[in-house]
Amino acid sequence: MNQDKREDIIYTAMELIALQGFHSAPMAMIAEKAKVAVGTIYCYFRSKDNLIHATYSCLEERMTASIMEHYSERWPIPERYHHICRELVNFFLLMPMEFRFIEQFYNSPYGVTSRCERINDNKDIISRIFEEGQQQQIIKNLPSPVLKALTFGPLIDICRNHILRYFELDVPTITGTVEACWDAIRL
Amino acid sequence: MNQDKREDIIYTAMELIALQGFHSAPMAMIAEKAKVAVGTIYCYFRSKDNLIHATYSCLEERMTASIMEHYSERWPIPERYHHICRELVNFFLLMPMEFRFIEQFYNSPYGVTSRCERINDNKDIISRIFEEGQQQQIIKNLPSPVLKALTFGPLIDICRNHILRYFELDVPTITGTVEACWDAIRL
Amino acid sequence: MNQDKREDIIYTAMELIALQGFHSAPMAMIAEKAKVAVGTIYCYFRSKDNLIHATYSCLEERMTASIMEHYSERWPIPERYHHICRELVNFFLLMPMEFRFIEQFYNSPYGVTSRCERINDNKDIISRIFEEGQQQQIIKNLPSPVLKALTFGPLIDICRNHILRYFELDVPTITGTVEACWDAIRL
Amino acid sequence: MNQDKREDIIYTAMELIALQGFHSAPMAMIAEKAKVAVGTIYCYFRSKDNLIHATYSCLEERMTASIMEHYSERWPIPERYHHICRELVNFFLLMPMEFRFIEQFYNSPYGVTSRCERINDNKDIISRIFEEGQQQQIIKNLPSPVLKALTFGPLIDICRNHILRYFELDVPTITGTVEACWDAIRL
DNA sequence: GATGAATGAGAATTCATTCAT
DNA sequence: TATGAATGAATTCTCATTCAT
Repeated sequence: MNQDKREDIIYTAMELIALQGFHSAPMAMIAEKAKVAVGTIYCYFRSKDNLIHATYSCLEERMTASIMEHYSERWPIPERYHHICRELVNFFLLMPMEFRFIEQFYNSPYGVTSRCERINDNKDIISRIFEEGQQQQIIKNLPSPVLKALTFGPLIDICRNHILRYFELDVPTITGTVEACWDAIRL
Repeated sequence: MNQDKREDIIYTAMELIALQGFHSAPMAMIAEKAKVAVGTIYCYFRSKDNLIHATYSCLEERMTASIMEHYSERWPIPERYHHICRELVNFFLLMPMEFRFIEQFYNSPYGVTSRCERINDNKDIISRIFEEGQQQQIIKNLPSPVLKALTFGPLIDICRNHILRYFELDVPTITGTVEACWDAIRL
Repeated sequence: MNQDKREDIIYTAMELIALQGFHSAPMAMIAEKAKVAVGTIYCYFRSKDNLIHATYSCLEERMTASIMEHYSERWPIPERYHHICRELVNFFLLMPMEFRFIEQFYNSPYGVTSRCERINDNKDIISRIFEEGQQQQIIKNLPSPVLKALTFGPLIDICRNHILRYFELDVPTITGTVEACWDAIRL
Repeated sequence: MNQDKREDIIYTAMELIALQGFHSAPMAMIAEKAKVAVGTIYCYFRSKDNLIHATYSCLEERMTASIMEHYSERWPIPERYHHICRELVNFFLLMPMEFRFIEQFYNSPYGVTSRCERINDNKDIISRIFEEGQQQQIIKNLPSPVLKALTFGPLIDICRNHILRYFELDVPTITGTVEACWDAIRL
């Protein structure tokens, strides 16, 4: 098993799906762009579904790693919140293909489970921020999924608008948006 | 041409696509569920694309009508904002299929244009609320698309969570979320 | 039964088939262009096949009538031959749609029988010319179908070239071609 | 890619179309007769159109090769002309399916371009015969397309009559017809 | 007679997956 | 392991014909 080849396939699949959508990214095209034979993909992945899920897992890891870099749990709540928000937006703006893949993934039968898990996971970093913030009476006493909605809803929206060229983002606007998200959740 | 039959087809298409997605809602299945022949659909709609766009237009109209009922431009800004937000959530919670169709539509090649138009349209009611609010120095001086993101991002998120059964909404939570959205955009 | 309506339908069918071919001239389109309902066509013609055959018969009659006008069996053979040839070309050049319909008709399953009958019919005027010419030892002793081929083969070819704009015909060229056809069959 | 399989498909398509026409030769039937899966045809040809054009090209090549075998430009004009004519008729009588395919092809939207090119091509062998013959004052001073019509018009007509069993050809009749064609074009 | 909405069999094409090499 | 030709079910769309009004 050649790890590089596996990653080539994943990267190609991600890019193709990001740009064309699942049903316009046939296995034959992924194979061609990844410079392997169709059959080879099936050596590494059981099925197209499996390839897609593997692609998502891979992205999720990289996204988390990127956001958590330089992050410290010892910082005060607002600083931690702002850091996560800014890094999330930065990651997506630097990785537009990854963003578009994740969007497609979540809004498809494939992503239903993953999305649900993410929303209800209350051991992730953002959930811990909310919990501590509520204990310190800095953050509103709303359920974690709602606080996530108030945070990621707008952030993902503005990333999408920028990436799909609906609207041009600049740094002050990003800062303003993150600030507004904080206003939404803080007491 | 029978308007009822046309609406039957639209309704069936909407429901089927809402539940299964575009590519798992073949014309043959739509026809069967709507109790017409495949060819009949093509008497009313040029193509599957056309049917999908017509379905979206139909929903959009009904959604706007529903939200604008009992609305008055003479109310103060915060009241108008809260009304729109609450009615939007109400509409979606009462019409989960409609919600899921619109989600699929926007997150697909079909909806790109409609979505872009909606985001940059600054003559719609919500844009007027933002504009007046900014003149009255009640609302933050952020671009309209960002204010829309801060409003609809979280609202649509919690509706999705509820409808896809990721998370159970109740009235106080909805009220709290709308309040939080207002906190996000107000000065 | 309205004869005018019947002819409207035939004329529209002829024109549409001439320009688009049989399989791009659906009954619905013929009906629309002829300003009648689809069902109405079926009041006058049993089926599409029947309509097509009726259209051909109608054209054949008109073509024969046009060619035989001012024709006299008392003229000498060469004059009769030249007259028929010139009038045939004239008819087709004045009636390009009719020409194109007949071409399509003959080169399709519809026309097989009609074509065969025409070729083996030895009671038509041209066959009589050949027969008399052979008796007078002016015309080669070849079978009638071959003499027909030597006459109509080139004439129809040049009409087709002109009508499909492959090549521009002028009067001297037509005269030259008819003369050459006569050279082909004369002794 | 298997050349034999490609040729099997072409041959089957040619035969089926020759006998039934384009619209009665569905891909599924071609596949079945060629003993391959429908999808396999699409491994070798982009579309039905593409298959049809490929079939025509293949036939054209074989026809030219067959006619040009044993041909020499050093022969005198009449001998060259007679050779081409006789070989053309021989080819078609030996290859009736090929003849019927070409007929269908030319008399259809597919063949319009090919036909026009063939008629106006003046670098092919027959055009060179005409040109030299005119210089030597053996052949009438008519445009090349007309001389082609006077030659191929009758020859194709008699082949068609024979192949479609309208009329039975024999060797003296063929010879007589070729002779008559020469009489048509010679001075 | 006239209408035209409704029908559904049939056509071209796509694409995930398999399997012999 | 890697290959890529072959597969065929599934999909969209067309169109001659019918039949209730």
